[in-house]
Amino acid sequence: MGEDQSLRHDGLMATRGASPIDDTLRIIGDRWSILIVRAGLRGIRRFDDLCSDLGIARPILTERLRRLVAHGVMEKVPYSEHPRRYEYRLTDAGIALSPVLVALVRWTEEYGSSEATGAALVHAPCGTELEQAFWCRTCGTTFGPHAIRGVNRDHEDHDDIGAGASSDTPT
Amino acid sequence: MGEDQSLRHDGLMATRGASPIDDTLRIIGDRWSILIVRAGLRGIRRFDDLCSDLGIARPILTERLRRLVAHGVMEKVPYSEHPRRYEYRLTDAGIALSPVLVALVRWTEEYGSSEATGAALVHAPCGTELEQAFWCRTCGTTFGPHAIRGVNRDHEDHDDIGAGASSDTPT
DNA sequence: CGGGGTGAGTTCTGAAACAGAACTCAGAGG
DNA sequence: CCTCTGAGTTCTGTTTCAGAACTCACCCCG
Repeated sequence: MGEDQSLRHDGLMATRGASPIDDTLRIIGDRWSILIVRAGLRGIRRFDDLCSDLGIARPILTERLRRLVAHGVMEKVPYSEHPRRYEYRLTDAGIALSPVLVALVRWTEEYGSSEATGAALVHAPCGTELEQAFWCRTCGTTFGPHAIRGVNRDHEDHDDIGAGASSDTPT
Repeated sequence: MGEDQSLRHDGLMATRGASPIDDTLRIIGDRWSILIVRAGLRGIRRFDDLCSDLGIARPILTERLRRLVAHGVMEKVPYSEHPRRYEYRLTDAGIALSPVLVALVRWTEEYGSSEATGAALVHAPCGTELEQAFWCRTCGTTFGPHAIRGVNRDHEDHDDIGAGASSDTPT
């Protein structure tokens, strides 16, 4: 079998290998980076605060921050001149990772070992705990994971994910 | 500063440390687990297929699958009796990870280094590429990450995430 | 009935990532 | 001068990762 006769539109979810998110996982696909982003979303910006809040070892934090900065997820800005001190804050790209985080938190709430947690993140205007949903702009509806299908034009491999029970407006 | 005077309701997004999703990240917080789940969503279920599709080393795949099974994300079911063969398929908990994946894919599309990719996953009924949104059941609206606020009753530390530009019905 | 193929692993390597404690270095601040 | 704070580096080990080769059971083929 040809190994790569079908790499034309790589990047598709349905392509063969790890393609599309593999690079992304190289950036944030370790146990710490996402937690650092989460801390950033919570307003923690200084090295030592991150360090003690997360319980991460300092050399690793250094390295992770460097990587996140290099990939445009965070930026290093000085907050004091005379004792030259820097803090790390999320860029727009970093903030845009919040769906990942929210998805993770919500999964943890539902399937995590310990019965986790009350509210995590809320809708700013009204304070309600938020839900996460998929949205179809054509239909104008939200729906759950069972209504998702992967597309794969390489092999005839696309198949439905769930049992077909598509629940609208996620509970 | 007291180190742990405020651990009462841990599990909150806003608590101090890594609490709520830390356990979850211990399960799927490496570079492979999520890709394995993605492969599962695409219908790949056999050891060797996973192995060659992902380009993962076999011992690691063994270990990852064991862990995912142990935590109820996948299950190992025999598909052949006489040459006793097993395949791995996602449980409901595993399927429920798709929001994480979708979030990751969409982030990659927008901020990933290589201009990645057309459609990734589609709304099964109509075939439209899906979007992801936060949903407020009180307001009945969807919104983007800028309208999220973290809550933290420990310190007065809650703060808004974005510049305040809350965009409804995500573009 | 013996060879080859397949599927699902294990057993070696050696390289990289991780964790933790201790150390540097510069600038306050008393 | 001594000490403290913030932001790191350097030094140890321990775990995890990656890759190639190897096992083991069973089936199919001639």
